[in-house]
Amino acid sequence: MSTKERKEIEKENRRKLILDGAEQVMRQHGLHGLSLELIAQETQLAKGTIYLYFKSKEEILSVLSIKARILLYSEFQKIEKSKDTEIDKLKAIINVNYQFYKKKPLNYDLMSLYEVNNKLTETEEMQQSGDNITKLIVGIATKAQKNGTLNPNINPLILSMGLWGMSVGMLQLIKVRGSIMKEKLNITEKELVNTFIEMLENGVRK
Amino acid sequence: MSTKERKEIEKENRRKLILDGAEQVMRQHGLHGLSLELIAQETQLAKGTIYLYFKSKEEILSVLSIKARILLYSEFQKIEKSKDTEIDKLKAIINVNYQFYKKKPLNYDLMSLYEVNNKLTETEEMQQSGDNITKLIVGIATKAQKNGTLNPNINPLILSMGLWGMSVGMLQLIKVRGSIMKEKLNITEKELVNTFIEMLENGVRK
Amino acid sequence: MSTKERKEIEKENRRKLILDGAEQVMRQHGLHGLSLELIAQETQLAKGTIYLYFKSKEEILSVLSIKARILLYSEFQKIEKSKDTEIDKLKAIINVNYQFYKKKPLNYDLMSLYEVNNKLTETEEMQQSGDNITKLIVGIATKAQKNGTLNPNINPLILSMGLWGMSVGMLQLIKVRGSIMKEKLNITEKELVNTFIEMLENGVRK
Amino acid sequence: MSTKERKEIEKENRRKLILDGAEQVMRQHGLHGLSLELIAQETQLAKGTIYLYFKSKEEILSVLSIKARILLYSEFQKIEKSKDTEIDKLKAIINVNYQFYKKKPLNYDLMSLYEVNNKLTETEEMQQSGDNITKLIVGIATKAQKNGTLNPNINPLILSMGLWGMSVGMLQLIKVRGSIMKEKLNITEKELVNTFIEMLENGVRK
DNA sequence: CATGAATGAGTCTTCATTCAT
DNA sequence: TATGAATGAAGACTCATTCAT
Repeated sequence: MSTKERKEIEKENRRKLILDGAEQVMRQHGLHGLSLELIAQETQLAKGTIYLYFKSKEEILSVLSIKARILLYSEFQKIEKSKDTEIDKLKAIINVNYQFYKKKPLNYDLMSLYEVNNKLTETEEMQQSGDNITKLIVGIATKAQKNGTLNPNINPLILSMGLWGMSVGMLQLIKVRGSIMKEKLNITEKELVNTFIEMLENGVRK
Repeated sequence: MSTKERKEIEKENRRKLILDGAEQVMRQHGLHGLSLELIAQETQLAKGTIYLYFKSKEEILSVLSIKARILLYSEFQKIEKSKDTEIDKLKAIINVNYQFYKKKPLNYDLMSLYEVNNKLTETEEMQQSGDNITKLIVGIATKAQKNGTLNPNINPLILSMGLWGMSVGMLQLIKVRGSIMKEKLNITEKELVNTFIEMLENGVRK
Repeated sequence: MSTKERKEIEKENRRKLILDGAEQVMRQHGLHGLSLELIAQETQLAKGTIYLYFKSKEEILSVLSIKARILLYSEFQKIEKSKDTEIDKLKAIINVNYQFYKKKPLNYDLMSLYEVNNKLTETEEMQQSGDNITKLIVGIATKAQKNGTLNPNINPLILSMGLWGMSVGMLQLIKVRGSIMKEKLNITEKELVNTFIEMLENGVRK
Repeated sequence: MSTKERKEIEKENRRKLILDGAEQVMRQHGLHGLSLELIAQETQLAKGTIYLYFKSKEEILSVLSIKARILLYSEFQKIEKSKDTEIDKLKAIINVNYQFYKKKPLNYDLMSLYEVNNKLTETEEMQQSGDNITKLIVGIATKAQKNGTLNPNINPLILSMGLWGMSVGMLQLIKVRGSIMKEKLNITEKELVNTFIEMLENGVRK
């Protein structure tokens, strides 16, 4: 029994090793530069060994993208549990999303990848991880409407989806135009994020 | 001189032929299904010939993504020239962006592709095409502030970038979650877009 | 000594277990679908363990093909011991061969496999198992000649080999063209076998 | 036009080069030892080049097996056109089959391969090439019955299939046991073939 | 004895790019 | 200019066999 458990842990460690290797490769070669050859090199494992832990390259990507979502979700949960007002929580979501992108750009890209790449068949688990985030935001919005702090005319579901979509768009913008904005337009990312949050606040408050 | 011009035109025609072929291939085989083999088939040209007009597959993609931006830009110009109020123009931008995505999904994807794919080195021209859109929105926003219809505290530059980013995010959301929203959550795309526009209006109006 | 014997038996049991597992795998995945991975799964043994009992995958196949021969041989022995006339025994051989193929297609294929696959080096034992069958038929033929029921001009050795070869060919035909013969040509397997036996009878009788 | 034709010929030559290379590889490494790597080496072509002429390894095998059949078929046609009696023609078929096997063992194996290997999807063309041989034999048999030289009770279709099957079986026997027969049993292949033909003759003659 | 994780050579196939004609 | 045959590196994946525990 104990042996079995140890084996299980060992296996999980190997999986983590491979996943970490894959992330490292992506950090160096970009999302599309991921290859089993490189993962093998990075992890010092044989190519065949990797297939003992993941049945395909696709599975590796899939797991990484779920991991990324879960990571972000856990950040959002911290917000939910905080003592802020609901409106502030909604604002925080945008901010946390931004922070996540700044600190873990690869994870952020992985989340997007799976949304864009239609080859990645969406598993139940992946759906789940996406839905959880939606539910969390809807919960906050609903409370805010009960509080009377949020415009009651806005469907909380739509709000949460809109919020999420806006957030994604903003980050894509920063990602692509971030450096130019700073250099040519003299706009800092922070300014952009804050204005964005402010706009949203005005837009949704009662 | 005249001969030179004719040659130039001839060359431009060939380039267009190839670009059209590439788009056609993508329409049938998806963005990632694009290959020189297929472009050659579609255009009835030899593979080698294509390399006389474009130095790589990457260049073709790059040009197509610029074209897509320019196309969208021209749609935005129509808005600018209309007789609507400035606020309505800003709202129209979101709408037009949505319409563009619905009518020309390939063009829309091409725009995103270059933003996501880090292999596509961004040319000066591509920058330009992005900047034009920004300038156009900034122009509208500035007028609106002079009109007194737009909140004067918002930097027009930031507003325009935010507007753009939000728009992109919303569409990405619709693209990825559109069918689920309809089926499971009973939210139509139209509803989402309208709520979105409304939120924005509340958020930016004076 | 007794311990040694027990060990020997134990070892033989394991070998049988593995062989049975391999056959089972082949029944499910086809001859070429056999892999050590699957044998291990089927037998609940570790892959390494299998190598304690067989030095290679090839050996497993080789033994299985011998087993198949021996099985068929035992069927032939039943004929030999029956009270039929010698001519009827010869005819029965063809029939039994056919029955064997119908009832144990895998065994039949295994016999062929080793004949076609030149990677399988033929062991002394495999030779032996083939020779036994020949000897048996020769015995019957010789008796028949003494009886005066078989054409004395035919070398019994050649007859037996010819008989065997014909039988094999006929079955290969049925295997490959069986369904087509039924559907397109309206010939049943039974008809073919019977005509075949009849032809042979006419051909060899005195 | 002339250019097009030359191209066509050139292409056919390349295909032939590859097919010949594949046969050569098989001669050295066995049927199952065929790999694109080796074909490339043998033909001095790049691996990719081979795919310009055949869409898969399977296609190469398929074409080779058809070629083998056609080759044998053309031998049979020579018999048909000869001035022998019909019975002699039937006997000749067995002999020619034997000669074919002796002179072109690889071709012979290729014919069998496609019959055994269920991965090779049987194309219309492959069926055809098999059917032609059947038809040819049936034609001879039917004539022989009209002549009154062949037993009228035997269905010509069954006869031809039986003849073919027997022939195959005999050759398989020679292939596997040929050398042993010579060494241990003192039976030459020729003797076996002749006895076989004789047996058949007695069996089918009126 | 038994295990099963690890190996890595080997498989087929694709495709952007080049270059002789 | 135009061609398209040829290239060959790169890709994902398989599997018989070994060996440390």
